[in-house]
Amino acid sequence: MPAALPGDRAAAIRVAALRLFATQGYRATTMADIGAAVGIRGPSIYKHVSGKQVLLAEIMLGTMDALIATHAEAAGSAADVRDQLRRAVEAHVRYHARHQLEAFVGNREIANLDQPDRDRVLRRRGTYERSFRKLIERGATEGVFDVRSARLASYSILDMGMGVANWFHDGGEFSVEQLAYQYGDLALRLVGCQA
Amino acid sequence: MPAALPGDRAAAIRVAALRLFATQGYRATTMADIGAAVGIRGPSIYKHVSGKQVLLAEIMLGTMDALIATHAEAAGSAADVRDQLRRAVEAHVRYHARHQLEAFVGNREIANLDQPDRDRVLRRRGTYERSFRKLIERGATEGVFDVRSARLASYSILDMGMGVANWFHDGGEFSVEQLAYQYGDLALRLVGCQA
DNA sequence: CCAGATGGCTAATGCTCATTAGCCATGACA
DNA sequence: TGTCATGGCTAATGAGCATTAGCCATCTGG
Repeated sequence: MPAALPGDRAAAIRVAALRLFATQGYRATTMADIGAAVGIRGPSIYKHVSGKQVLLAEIMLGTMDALIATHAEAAGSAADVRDQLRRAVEAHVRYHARHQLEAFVGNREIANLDQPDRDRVLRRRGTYERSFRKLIERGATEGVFDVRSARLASYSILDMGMGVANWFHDGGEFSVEQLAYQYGDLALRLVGCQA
Repeated sequence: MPAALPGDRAAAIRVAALRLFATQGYRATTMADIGAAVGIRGPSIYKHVSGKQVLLAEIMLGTMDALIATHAEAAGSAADVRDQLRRAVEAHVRYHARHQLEAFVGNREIANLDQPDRDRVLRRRGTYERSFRKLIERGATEGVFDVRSARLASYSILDMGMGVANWFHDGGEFSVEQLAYQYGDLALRLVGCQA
């Protein structure tokens, strides 16, 4: 077999693992399954990746880092708190529509992630949620939003957006951008912001 | 050992299985784990229950039936579409706060449910979502709601409520009833209904 | 042309488990 | 009191599976 691009196989393995973890679940996916998806046998995977658990850890940590990064960028790209919330929601929805599998696995397999990575992921998740809540609290303080509980509002907005990962598919009724925009609207309604 | 109440052990097994499936996942839970939780050995479970898979199937089918039943009752208890939606959302949230474990397992373990039960659960889920969507569409037709997409609104409302199962715990900031009421408000905001 | 690295492979190894078989004590009831 | 059902138990059974060991072909760089 030729060498091909270095890292090529390793990347293919990661992609296959993601797809299989998402469709079958982490524990139901065998190393042989992942190997078959890239045309090799199970044990050969160890020439590229150190084990099944690190495949999961990479997915879950990477997902949280990506979410936090896009949030920071989105919220930093506007001054008005309404725009900040809208852009943050759009980024959240875009991520869940474009990276459905990562989001799916990230939400479902926490119990299968060994420590200390599990706590790492949970901490990042908390950080992410709080950053939305702060935004909502600031909007409320400024009198732009009207919420009874910023925490409930932030949970609601996050959960709505995460749900997108469960049903979205390309070629459906809405494009990713249309979806992001509409969820931005819904979020602003939720926080009582008269558009 | 005395006979105790008939069905007592069987019920305890179901409860333990639910808790363990929720906290560890279906595949990570062994029959020995379930047995230990009720004070017997793994193989003894088979004197009461026919296998691990039926424990899962009962949870998942029962959850969907309960949701559909409470929805029908809630939506049938009012004439005005605003009240119908509010009550349906309240019932949805109440269920997810009071039956967190069922909801958690129901959402996470679909891939581990064997056919034909998996399709049965998915069909009921579709039925449940459509009943919310119809409500929203009717409200929109009557001019009471103002939504760009009834489907997005129904997904959003359902996902918000399902999220409650992930974080709610008794003795927290809100009681189940307070939560149900507030989510009712949020849902009405989402569908553009001026309270 | 050779030496080593790379990345396959098959064959262990050493678990973990659901489920079944077969045994036994107890309690109910004739 | 004897018989039978109930519901425990331990010991298989049989499968699945992550990971490791050890082998070999091919490519690369000298």
